Amino acid sequence: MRFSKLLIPTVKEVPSDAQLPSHIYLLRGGFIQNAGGSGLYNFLPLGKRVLDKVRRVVKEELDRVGCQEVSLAFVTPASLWQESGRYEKYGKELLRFKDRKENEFVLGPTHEEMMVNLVRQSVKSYKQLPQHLYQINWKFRDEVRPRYGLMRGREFLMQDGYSFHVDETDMKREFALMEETYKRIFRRLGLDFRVVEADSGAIGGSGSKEFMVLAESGEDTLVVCKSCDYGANIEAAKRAAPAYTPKPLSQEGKVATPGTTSIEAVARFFDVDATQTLKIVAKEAHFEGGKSEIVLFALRGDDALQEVKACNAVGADDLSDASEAQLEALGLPAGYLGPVGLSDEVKICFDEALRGATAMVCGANEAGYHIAGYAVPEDITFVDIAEVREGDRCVHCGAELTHTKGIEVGHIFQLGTRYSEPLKCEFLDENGKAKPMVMGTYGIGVSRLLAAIIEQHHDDKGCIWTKESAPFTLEIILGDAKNERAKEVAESLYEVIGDRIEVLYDDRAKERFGAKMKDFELMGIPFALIVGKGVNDGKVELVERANGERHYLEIGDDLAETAEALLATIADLQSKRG
RNA sequence: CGGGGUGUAGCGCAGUUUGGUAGCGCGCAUCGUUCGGGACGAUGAGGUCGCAGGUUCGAAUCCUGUCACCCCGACCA
Repeated sequence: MRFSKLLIPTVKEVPSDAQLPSHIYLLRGGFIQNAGGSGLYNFLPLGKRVLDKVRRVVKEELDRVGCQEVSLAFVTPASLWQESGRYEKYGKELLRFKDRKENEFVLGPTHEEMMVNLVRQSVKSYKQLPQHLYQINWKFRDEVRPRYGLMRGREFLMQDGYSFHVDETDMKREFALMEETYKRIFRRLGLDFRVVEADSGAIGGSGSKEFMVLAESGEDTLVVCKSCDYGANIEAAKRAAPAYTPKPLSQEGKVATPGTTSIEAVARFFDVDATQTLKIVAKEAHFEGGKSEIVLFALRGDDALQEVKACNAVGADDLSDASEAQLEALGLPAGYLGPVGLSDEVKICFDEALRGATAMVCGANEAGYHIAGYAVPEDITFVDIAEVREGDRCVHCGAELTHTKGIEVGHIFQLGTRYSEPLKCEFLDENGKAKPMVMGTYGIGVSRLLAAIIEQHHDDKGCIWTKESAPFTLEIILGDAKNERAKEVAESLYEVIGDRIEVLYDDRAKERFGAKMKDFELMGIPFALIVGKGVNDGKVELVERANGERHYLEIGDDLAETAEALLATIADLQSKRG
């Protein structure tokens, strides 16, 4: 395509509110444009091309393993969401509205309900299973805080797939297949990523895995093992039981400890390590239906509460800090909370790390007092609610765990019958017995991938698109439009290879060489062919965007031959770089 | 929702303290000179100063309200 005919509004300056390289370069390179509202973007011709490239990779890999593309209604009747119980639960992110007849609708943020509805109407027999249907469509989530351009928009392109099975075993087979398929997709896009264990969140279900593109700017914290391939979102990370070696206490029983309301102060007072203390984190847990209660979480003194884990442990939707007044109402003195002498009304959860701990120091539930020599009871239930720290040990191999940042670009879930049961999505088995289908669900943030690719592939000059994501493979740069010979060569080469590979021909007469090079670097097209001064010596120059390397090609008498040599060189370099 | 910040030309900003003709850079248009790393000169187009109300002879500037956007914390592809 000719640059002179395309709308590619590259700019030197960007709004100062753009922070991340991906946001800055997507705006500057003329890929996207803010649509006038927070988290809403228009895709300009160049951005749309990249989006389509990425989308195609996703579609090809899914189709290859037998998934079927469909397109569901974007506007979803609220009644479906009421049936699944998510209408109440999903909260304000769900955009709700009414039509002219006062019927209620939602703008689909995800489509479990709609897809289940589709399948329950048309699939009745085990003979029709399994089925895997997906779509690549725009989603709207009224995010609390959209940010970072395409990274977290309110409107975003998502691939969402749903599989339906006769039993758990078959669903798990599909789950494993999708894990492999997603890996292929992200590999093809040239991403450095990690598959990690994850929390299932609002979607529900049991096992889930996230695909994380490793990047400093990532919004998620990952726990990864330095030795084996274990990785998990910090919200779901496990660790081996930390070592516990208490030292003898100089005092036992109830001890007056005025002014020691922090773990640090308590440890100093008793001259023990923080590991030998027990701390209580008090939270107000909010449950479905608006109920809430105060819950105490008992952790080892050196650990921190992981709120997502804690939520799951008590089955709450959300946790907030408990106020001192709320604690007092239950007779609990802030700063001296402990696991002893609690009334039956107060719920308490013990973290795994406390299992078998003895000779601990904990609050006495009396202001100004601690208990020394507390032994954690053995007949209680322990739950995993502590945040895994760097330096903790891997549950699989015992090696050291470390933290890293990641961008979530994919998430796969083993749903089970979370939706098929309430929505009565059933089939008849061999015995004519009705059973709920067992489901899996799989999602990729397609528009977010553009941002993730740039986060991993850019330099101080602009984008560096990977082979399969690039809007064009080659840009032909006509150095000086007044140079007749150069123009002739550029035009001819463009004509010859224009339908063999994707070429952007920068034929602009009003821009000079420097500006064209800057635009090339900003747009991040993998190769540029400079047709300029060199033609006088019978040469053109092929530049690689990623490393700046230049390769000189002779212009033969037959430009068709030159074109072939050019294509061969590009193919060669592409295979060399992977 | 809590805390912080910003709204002035398509983009980036100054002007607001101390009320008095709305400015600069980029970009855009025309002409000329340039032409291998974001050229130069000349001329020109483009703004109800986020919105509403108030104070005043007079408001971008002061007051009140309101909206939007951005950044830091609780959610998600």
